[in-house]
Amino acid sequence: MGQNTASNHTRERLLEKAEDLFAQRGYHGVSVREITAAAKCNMASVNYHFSNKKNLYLEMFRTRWIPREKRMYDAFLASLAEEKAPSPTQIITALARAYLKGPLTDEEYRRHRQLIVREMYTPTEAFEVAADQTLRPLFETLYSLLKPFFGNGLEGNLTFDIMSIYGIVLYLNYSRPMVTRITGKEYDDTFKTLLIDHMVRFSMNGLSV
Amino acid sequence: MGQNTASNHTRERLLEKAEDLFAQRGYHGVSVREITAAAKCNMASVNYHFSNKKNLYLEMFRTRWIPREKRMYDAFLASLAEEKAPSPTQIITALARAYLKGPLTDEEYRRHRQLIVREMYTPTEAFEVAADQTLRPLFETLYSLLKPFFGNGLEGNLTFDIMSIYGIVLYLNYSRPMVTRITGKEYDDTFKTLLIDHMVRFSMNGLSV
DNA sequence: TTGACATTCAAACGAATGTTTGAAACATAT
DNA sequence: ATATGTTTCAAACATTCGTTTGAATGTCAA
Repeated sequence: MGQNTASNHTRERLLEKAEDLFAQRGYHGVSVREITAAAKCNMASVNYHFSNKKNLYLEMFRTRWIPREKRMYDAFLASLAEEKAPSPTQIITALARAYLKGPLTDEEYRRHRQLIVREMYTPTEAFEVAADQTLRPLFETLYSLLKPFFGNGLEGNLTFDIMSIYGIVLYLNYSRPMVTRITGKEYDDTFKTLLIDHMVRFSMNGLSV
Repeated sequence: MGQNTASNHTRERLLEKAEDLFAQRGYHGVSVREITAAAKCNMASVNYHFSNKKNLYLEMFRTRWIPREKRMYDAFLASLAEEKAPSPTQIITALARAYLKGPLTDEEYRRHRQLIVREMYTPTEAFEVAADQTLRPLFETLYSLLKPFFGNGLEGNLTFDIMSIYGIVLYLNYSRPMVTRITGKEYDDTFKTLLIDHMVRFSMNGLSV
């Protein structure tokens, strides 16, 4: 019933194109006609496979965004497991590697962050799922990892520090149009590498250790 | 022709409500009917005063967002003029005061940052105006102010530093839903003050001076 | 091949969108 | 008071939206 063995290609194409378009222009900025046109299938396919547009969006978040975020989280843990007692520098570096230079393509990273930032600004049901299943666990892991390096009475700062670090990661995204317009330079690979190095340094120096 | 002496109240109410709604849910997320209902006027008023919806959005950006950003920029310059040779700490503090504790209400700050972040993610004509008239001048001012404190060969970092600092200011906004969901705490005044202090410290430590 | 089910499709549906219309209400100067 | 120009309004406009329909096509076991 629904997705059988073969030829659920349409369903997958819909999820793929929906993610791309939703990330670029948001839920209200994209029509079902656009999505189905991009997926080269009939308009009714959305309602057949996902019953409605809203559920297509949620299903995309559940089956694509969440697993991808978990992959990065696992990559972060794996990278960290190589050290017995990781220092704050090693922790931040592992985080930056996993979330900026991890197993995804640049295009996937861009989509991934655009989707969650949109959710942060206008939260829907998807944000609750994302926060509970991926964001909170990551924050709690970082908190317990970094807490030993904080003196008493500084734990309060740690929450802000972690959130700001995550904020800088997200910031890599919306810096793109600003970079080209403010500095006049192009947002190329060299620029991106510099930006990542900067992020690690900026985060490390910002910690209240 | 258009706005005469008295009773352009409708026009102002439209701009006011349009800004509020556009900031909350974005251009496509708000209908003309909603805006005119909030402004307690007829639907045709939008087309009478602004010819169409898109132009209402642009006019709101031109007549409300840009002047407000310029007010903050002027407050920053005025606060800085009190010092003869401001240190990096004084520069960042002046920036934080002007852009976080300046002449606007909390509600105005929220709207203001939401609008520009939306533009950064899905730029329209409004972003070009904002970047050219306000963002770039601010960046250039910060750059020339901070440059003397940077050693040779570090000027490249300075661009990233400034952009990250501005990013943290913007981050105050989308941290709100995350704060309440990740930490469980409320986003009250105490929390906001802590967040601002953190931002100054975080930015200062992050500079490559 | 037949029959039962899954999937795709063109077409149409009702509701919502931005916009236009033309008359009514208001303002102001002569 | 009248005339002129401005602003508001209810109603309708054309278009687009998400969704539904019912027939056509594809799939595959019996």
